[in-house]
Amino acid sequence: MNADPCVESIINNIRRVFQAFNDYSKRANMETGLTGPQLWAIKMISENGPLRVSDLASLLFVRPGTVVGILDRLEKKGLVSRVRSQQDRREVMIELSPTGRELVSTAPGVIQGSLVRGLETMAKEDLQAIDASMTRLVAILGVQHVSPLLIRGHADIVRGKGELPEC
Amino acid sequence: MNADPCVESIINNIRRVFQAFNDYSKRANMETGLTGPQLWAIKMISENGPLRVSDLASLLFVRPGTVVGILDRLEKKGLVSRVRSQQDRREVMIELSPTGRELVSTAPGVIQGSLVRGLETMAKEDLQAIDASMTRLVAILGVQHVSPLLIRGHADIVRGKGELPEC
DNA sequence: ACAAATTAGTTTCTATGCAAATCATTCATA
DNA sequence: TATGAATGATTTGCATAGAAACTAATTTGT
Repeated sequence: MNADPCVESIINNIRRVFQAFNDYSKRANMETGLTGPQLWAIKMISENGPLRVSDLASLLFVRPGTVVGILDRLEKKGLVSRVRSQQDRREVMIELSPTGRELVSTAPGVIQGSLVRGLETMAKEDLQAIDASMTRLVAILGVQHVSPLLIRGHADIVRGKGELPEC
Repeated sequence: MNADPCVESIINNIRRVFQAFNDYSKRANMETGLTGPQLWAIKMISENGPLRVSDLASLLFVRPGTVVGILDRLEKKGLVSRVRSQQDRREVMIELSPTGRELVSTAPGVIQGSLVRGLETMAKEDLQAIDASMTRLVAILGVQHVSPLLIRGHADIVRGKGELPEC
């Protein structure tokens, strides 16, 4: 049915990566009581200062509606806080609470997660090969329509890094 | 925070592939009224004859509990049927209904999905490079504990293809 | 043969994730 | 300026996805 066994293999591998990603999200990082998306969100908020909900969604490559749920749970845990913007009362600025900042400063390795630790054991050229292939894959899949790359954010956001840098 | 920009880039790309996968699942294939996992399940059942629930879970790289939900929805649509095995009454054999077989035979391209069609436009060596990188990634992520690769299935199952073939 | 362990499928609970609809606010334009 | 369009966050409904608990059936150990 599939002429090319490579295609079949790639799709199976994508599903496996899915699975592994979920595993990391559940098992490994449940040590902190936080899921993968929750940890990733905290990391992004920590690095990119106060953020609007939609900007955080862009950074996480998900829709705003998805972020709302994640933020609800993080807020219930007391790790982030929502503040209505004064300039534009439609916007909601997200920032880490003192507890959240403490979590980041005391356990940065946990925030990274074992996925990052696993990747960091690899040789530089292997990482580049993988990244190149993933980038190709993303290009084929045509994901460019998502993630407007956060051009105008809040004042504190330091942009210009770009999302597909020199790697 | 992340020493290696490659690691950051790879993880972002993984999230993007996630997103693209979901997009294909929703948009492109909603033409048939079936989601990506549902289409993939039908394809696997179609190719691997009557299957046990846990065997199908292995092929899809998900847990049995997840497959139950997918099967519930496919059964409600009248595309598959569940039959209790006579030999071992714990097992439930899954097979395509006549309607399901008709769907596969009349619209094989739809079953493939636009993801496969996109990949098939690529050059052979590019596919191999991507597949190699994905395989490396899977190895790092250590997904081997999942998917026992369906060693013993039902009588009709033609095994020996393996899951990571000659590609 | 009978109790204990194992296996297979299901159920329940929680967490993403998306689309579409909704609500409030701001912007644009006539 | 007032009305309509656009924007930002949220809500609702549905579909994965995993963990843990549960049920039924089979296998194993004694």
